[in-house]
Amino acid sequence: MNKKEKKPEFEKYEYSSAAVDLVIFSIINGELNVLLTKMKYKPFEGKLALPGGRIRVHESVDECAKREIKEKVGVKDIYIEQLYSFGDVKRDPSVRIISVSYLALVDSIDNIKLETTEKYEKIYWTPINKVSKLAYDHNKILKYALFRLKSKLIYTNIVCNLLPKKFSLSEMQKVHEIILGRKLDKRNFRKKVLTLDLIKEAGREVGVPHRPSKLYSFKTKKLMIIEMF
Amino acid sequence: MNKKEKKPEFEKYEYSSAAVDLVIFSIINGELNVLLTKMKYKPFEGKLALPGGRIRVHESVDECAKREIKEKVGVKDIYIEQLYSFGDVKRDPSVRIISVSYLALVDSIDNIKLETTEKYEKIYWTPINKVSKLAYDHNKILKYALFRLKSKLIYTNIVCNLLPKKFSLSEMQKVHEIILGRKLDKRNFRKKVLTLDLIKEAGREVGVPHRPSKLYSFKTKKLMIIEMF
DNA sequence: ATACTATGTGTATAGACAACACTAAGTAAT
DNA sequence: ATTACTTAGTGTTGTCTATACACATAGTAT
Repeated sequence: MNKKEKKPEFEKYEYSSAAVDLVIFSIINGELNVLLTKMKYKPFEGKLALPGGRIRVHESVDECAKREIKEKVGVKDIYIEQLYSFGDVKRDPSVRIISVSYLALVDSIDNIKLETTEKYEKIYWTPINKVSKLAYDHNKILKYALFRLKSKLIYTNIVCNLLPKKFSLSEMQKVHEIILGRKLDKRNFRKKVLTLDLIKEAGREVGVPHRPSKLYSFKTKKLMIIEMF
Repeated sequence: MNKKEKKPEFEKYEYSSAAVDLVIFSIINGELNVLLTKMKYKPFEGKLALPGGRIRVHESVDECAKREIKEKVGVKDIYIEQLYSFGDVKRDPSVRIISVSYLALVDSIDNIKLETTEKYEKIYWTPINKVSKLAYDHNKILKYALFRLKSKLIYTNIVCNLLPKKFSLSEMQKVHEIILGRKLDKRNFRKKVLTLDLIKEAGREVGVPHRPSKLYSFKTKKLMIIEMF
């Protein structure tokens, strides 16, 4: 089965290639953070960018995204979701490359050691509202990722990927407030969350200098479509 | 500025290429139809598939989708929206290629003449529920497109792209019912649509053997996020 | 014992959604 | 002109959901 013979138009034009870019979020010190890299090479030498890399011929797009995450943050089994493909001709000034972007969520940065690679000089967490001009079209990608995260926070249980195994309702509410950027009513929040029947009790907080909160855990971390806030 | 010099990892692996696949819907004779092509070449010779083609190096992904639509149905300025990128390694058995899928909507097939191209033997509209096994992973793509269309029907004004310039509320309701696959209550439908303030009156129907309906048109065809049904 | 701090709880109001059946306005046939 | 036929067009009620809002509780620290 010869390609040229079967699909004669294939050699008429020059075609484009694809890469994956990752928007990895985590809540750190009460702020939403995104993982950024400092680039080593031109045309964006010294600039900040989302981590990413080209899709190899033997791996699926999803596998590529997972491999990149493994390489950068050393963990697997974190939440990951494809966002959108950005394909402007000049988005990378040096080569024609289409970016398939992914959203990933990390619940805690405790077990994570950031790895630089040959391509990147440094890699670090940056609070969302301190992100300035990024390389390529990465501001656009980040903006879209944030939009998606906000949306899904409202109509799914995606927040479970940003919380530790056991958490209080106050913690959960705080994550919502950080991402949505607005205060929520405590009583209404609790009422809603409890009627959704997604979480179960998991003991009590200890050693805090105030009334200890009940702890909860998610019954499942599988993504569910549910009206939230 | 030499690529090899700046991005040394580029030549270590073999990389993948990208194409666009189109899910073009239209309502024909009270049914939702999708545009399918019969393929000329192996490995899917004679099989039905979604129309599509590889992304050229000088065009953006969106431009590629628009070009493909222009080539196949001869119209531009129709609704088009990127869906998802499908990137399994073996989705095309003959080459490694990532598919960026698009949803497109055609309001009327009157001004459309379908064009075959070198790659396709035939191209025709097929009612959604008569679609059987397609080439590649195109059943998956079609299923996702249908899901997206149903979702957006509920929370946006996307239906305006499936209706003629002037339409009655009954016609509009029928389009909703066809796509959602269930009956809607006439009074509730009208109440909701009219309170949304998206449409304006545009005369009356003439020459029908029953009470003529009021006609309406959309104030704007720009996509708006709005709770519908 | 008192101060401090975050937890935890109920009610009332307004708006949205769902269920439901009959009259109105035109054409066609007699 | 009357009648039959066909689709258009119209309101009300009950239920559920979202929102707004304030005070008592259970711990630790002094």
